[in-house]
Amino acid sequence: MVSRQKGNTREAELIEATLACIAREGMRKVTVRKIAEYAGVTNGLIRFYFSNKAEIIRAAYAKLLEETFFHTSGAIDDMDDVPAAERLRAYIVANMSPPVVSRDSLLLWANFLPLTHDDPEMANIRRHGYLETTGRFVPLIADAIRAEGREITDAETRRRAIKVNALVDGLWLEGCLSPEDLKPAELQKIALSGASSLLGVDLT
Amino acid sequence: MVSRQKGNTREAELIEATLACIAREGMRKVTVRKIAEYAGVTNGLIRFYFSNKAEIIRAAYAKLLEETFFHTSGAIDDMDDVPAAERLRAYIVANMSPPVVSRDSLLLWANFLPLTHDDPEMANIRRHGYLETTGRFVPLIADAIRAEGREITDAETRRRAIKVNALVDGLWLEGCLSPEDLKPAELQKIALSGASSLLGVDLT
DNA sequence: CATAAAATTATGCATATGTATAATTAAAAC
DNA sequence: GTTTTAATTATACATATGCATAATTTTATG
Repeated sequence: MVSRQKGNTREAELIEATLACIAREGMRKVTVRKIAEYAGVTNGLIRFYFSNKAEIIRAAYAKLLEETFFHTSGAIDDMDDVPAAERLRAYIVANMSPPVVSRDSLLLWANFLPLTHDDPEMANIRRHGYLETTGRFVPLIADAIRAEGREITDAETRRRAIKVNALVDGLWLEGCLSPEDLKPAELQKIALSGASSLLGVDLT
Repeated sequence: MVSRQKGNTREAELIEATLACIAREGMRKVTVRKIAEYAGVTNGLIRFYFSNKAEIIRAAYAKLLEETFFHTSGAIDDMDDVPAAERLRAYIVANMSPPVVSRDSLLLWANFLPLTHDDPEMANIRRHGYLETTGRFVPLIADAIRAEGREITDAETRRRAIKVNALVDGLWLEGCLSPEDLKPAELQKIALSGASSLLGVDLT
């Protein structure tokens, strides 16, 4: 028998194992037995920490979004004193760096997405995570433009944010899918130069 | 018993049923019995047209990519005499219109993606489809810029194409995920205005 | 050290699933 | 109109799977 651990650690290990299993095998091949195998544990244990399979999948999804939030928003947490353009720049770079940009990241995203369309709880986890991530662009962009003394309406800010967000999402896709063609360094350059064009603000 | 049909029609029906089943239920809930049910047929029949489940899934994926190609590249097929900027504009608009932009489209894409990472044949289908779709931006952009008398290197053209492609992909994501917030008409305006900024060519 | 509580394994069960094959029905050929 | 052939259904089977529960082992408590 595997050595015992206090509840919290083992639970986190099972969630990690779930993410690894989904990324490597795909959601359709994920079984409670396989998750247990990834964690080096027997299958019955999962029922001790989670009341059913759906619940551990949900917990893994929430964990994934938290990780992403940690790596993106975390990059500008202590930058209140820094010029707005530099904060925006750092946020974009964080979005274009591992582990946000990685094969696993995209595979996990794709595997979870369909679940958010028939499980209302999964839909809530997604909504919450997306508001935290995507919503950050609006104030960053407004600040960066106004810091240059230019005026911009809320409606126009929203449209610019949609564009920059789309550029970053699209580059994220390409970067995850073709890591040989688009390494992080080039990805970051392209994102910053593209966002500069879209906003009329020099971020390079 | 359902009335008989010649091989080709029934086969196409089964493929359509597979796509509908994947979009509505998700890959993990797709079974040969459910596909048969969607097609109004009994399960044994699938084995008559496809040697196993993986094969009908592959056929459905190929069909999906063909449809997308038909709706995007098809929009500029007869535009050889038209100015380059207008061709690029039409191509972008096609990429920002239903059925390319739709919930089903994104759900199908997400459900298939993981399969392209462990089934080599699925990987080939994807590679083939992506070359046809994404690769079209490069010549369109080069033509549009040179039509204005401006010079541009191949390397720079590639970087611009990556940006425009990313913008379009990202807007596609947002448009599919939040059809209430971003209706096709606005999506097209944003895409054209964004691409104009990225290329320095007026497409609006 | 004995005992209770928590963590982990082992086992069982009902159902779902991919696949194989036999039986049946409808269309085609002659 | 009978026979052949193709299309479709029906049935069967071995295995995988989610879930439940009993048995066992480890840690904590007194």
